[in-house]
Amino acid sequence: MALREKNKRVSEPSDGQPTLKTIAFLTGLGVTTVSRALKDGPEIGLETKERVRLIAKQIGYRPNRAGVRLRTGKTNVISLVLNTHEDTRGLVSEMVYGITEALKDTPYHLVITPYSLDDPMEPIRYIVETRSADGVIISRMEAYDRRVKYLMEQNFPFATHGRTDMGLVHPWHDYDNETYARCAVTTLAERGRKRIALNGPPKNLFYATHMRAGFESALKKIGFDEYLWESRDVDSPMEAIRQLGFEVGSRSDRPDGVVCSSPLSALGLASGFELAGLKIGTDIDLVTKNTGQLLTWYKPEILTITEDFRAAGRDLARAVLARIDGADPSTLQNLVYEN
Amino acid sequence: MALREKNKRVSEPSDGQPTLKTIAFLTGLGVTTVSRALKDGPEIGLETKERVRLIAKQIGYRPNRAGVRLRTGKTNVISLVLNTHEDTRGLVSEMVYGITEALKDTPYHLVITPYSLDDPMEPIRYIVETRSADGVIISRMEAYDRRVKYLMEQNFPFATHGRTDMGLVHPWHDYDNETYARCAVTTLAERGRKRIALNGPPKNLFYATHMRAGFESALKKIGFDEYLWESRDVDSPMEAIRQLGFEVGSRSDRPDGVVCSSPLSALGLASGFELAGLKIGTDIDLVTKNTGQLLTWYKPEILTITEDFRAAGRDLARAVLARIDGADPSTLQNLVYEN
DNA sequence: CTCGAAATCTGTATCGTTACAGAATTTACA
DNA sequence: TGTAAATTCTGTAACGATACAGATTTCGAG
Repeated sequence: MALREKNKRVSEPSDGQPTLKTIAFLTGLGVTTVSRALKDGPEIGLETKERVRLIAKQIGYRPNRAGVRLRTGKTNVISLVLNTHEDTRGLVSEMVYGITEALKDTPYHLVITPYSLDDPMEPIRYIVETRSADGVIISRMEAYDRRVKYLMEQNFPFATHGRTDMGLVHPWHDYDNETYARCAVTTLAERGRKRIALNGPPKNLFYATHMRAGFESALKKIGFDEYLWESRDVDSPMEAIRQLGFEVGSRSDRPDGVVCSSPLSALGLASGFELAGLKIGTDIDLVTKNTGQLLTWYKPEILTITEDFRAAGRDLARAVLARIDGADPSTLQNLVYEN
Repeated sequence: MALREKNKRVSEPSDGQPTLKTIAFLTGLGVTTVSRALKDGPEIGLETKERVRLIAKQIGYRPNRAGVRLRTGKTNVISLVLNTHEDTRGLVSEMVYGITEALKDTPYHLVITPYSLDDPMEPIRYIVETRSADGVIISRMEAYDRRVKYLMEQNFPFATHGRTDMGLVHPWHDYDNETYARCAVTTLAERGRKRIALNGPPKNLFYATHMRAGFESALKKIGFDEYLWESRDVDSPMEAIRQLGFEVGSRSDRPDGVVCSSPLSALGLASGFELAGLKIGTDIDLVTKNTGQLLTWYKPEILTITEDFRAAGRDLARAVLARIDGADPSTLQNLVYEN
């Protein structure tokens, strides 16, 4: 009772969103006390804490993000850094949804930060320099990736979709492309295919190496030692991939089985093969990663192995959050292969 | 010169990101003056402005978002409110990319705010109450949409992907589904199809009405007055749509032409029709909207009309920004149909 | 009954920015 | 030359939160 009299500085708050001041006024406590009570600080009495929490809930108090951010530097933002040129056909949506799922029931917001392939470092530098996020998620990893080097140097929390070859320990999530390629080859071999080719990812991306390794090891194991390595990659325009399919399909020494690295390239190749008069599933088999059920429904002749981008998003977001909370990065590395 | 001596309050700034204080120290001006100079205020001398701008550029000054936000309430954030359950297969990515394109070279960031279909109002209320964005973009519009009512009442800047039937003037961008359906019917009729059916969007979404209107008017115009209206909508699971295709395709009075409202539903139906022994392009024709070139490559038998989601994103973002700047909402309504 | 430690609370300063009111200087004109 | 007006700059306070250093009360030990 006496407290309320004493507390002269906390005046009647104006309307609008309630602040700490509002609660301080209603409880007769100091603003500092309220702040600490809400974050369960050790110096606050139990009874007081409960009173503050009750009122806070009643009036629907939500901490002002700008206030927190200005004072503490904590943004409560996770940034997903995306290349807006790549034609991902839904992979990105699924990943975004996965991230938002992991961010649900946390104070974190998801910000999309775009970049052009011309300068992948630009958005990273911007985020780190202006501290506009507490952590970032990046993709399209290269064997030697400048972004990773920079983020490590700056000690800025991040997680990568895919790995690098730099020997640096940081959080990542990766699809096991080596196992994928091995299984794909095995599947084709079991169907009697003898001349198996690989349509690899862009060579600058490190997972191209994994996929090739899996491809080669599987070929060796089953006794095939000849194969085609096609230089056209997944990111080429559809027309180019189709053209490739037509050319390769027209050769006398054409492959009778192809391991693809994306649904789109599989589609393009299939289209080209058909143009060359081949029948998918009879003259030639294709295996590809599938992100939805699109291919399954549409062209069951193309064999598919599932890659779950929503789960990847969830995992990446969880990893960044854990890293922000100081978790050991070596525990935040996840290589997945669902089948 | 005398100024630099007089200005005692502005002390040597610490390292880290430069602030107004840094510039004030370097120029010998007051913090207020620097602030106003940078925003080209009327009370600042030309020479001073140029000096401030030069230094600001040299040291790479960037306004602290939290500071601005706390003081002015301006967040420099646009929120895209998304339902994470819908299976959009890339539509969302394209739209996101479009938005980021429009936001490039502005101080705005894009935040993704998810919601579940259980409670579409929840994220809207959150954003408005906490002022966590300067404007929002929403989609999946219904004829009577509570979100629009609320946002209008709160006078909160927003733009909608799709229209409502509430007679309220606000910014929107919509694909002309009426024209689409009309053209689709015409195309089918020109190919000699007589029994034309519509596989409509979910009935609760207002554009289902537009599509049906276009469908009916085109049928009347060309003298057909019988048609099928299938109740299964685009958002049904693929399996259900496929099943529908199988059932409908097996009837003796089956349609010989179908207007679809999404590439996915077209795919499902086509699969079902084929299951029923029909040959697409011969026994039956399908027309659908296409968001990429996926269908074009893959199943040229399905006729497609393009809907550009990236352009929609660009347009919506531009509309919100204009609305934030006080533009007349009646000038920010855009009905598009590219063909 | 006194003293110090523990428990619990408080005010002040600060983060970076801008609104506001006012101060200093220059210019214009009688 | 004197004075009002325009021009150009200034400091202070505030947005909402938290770190920090202190203030007050309670309580046990001597």
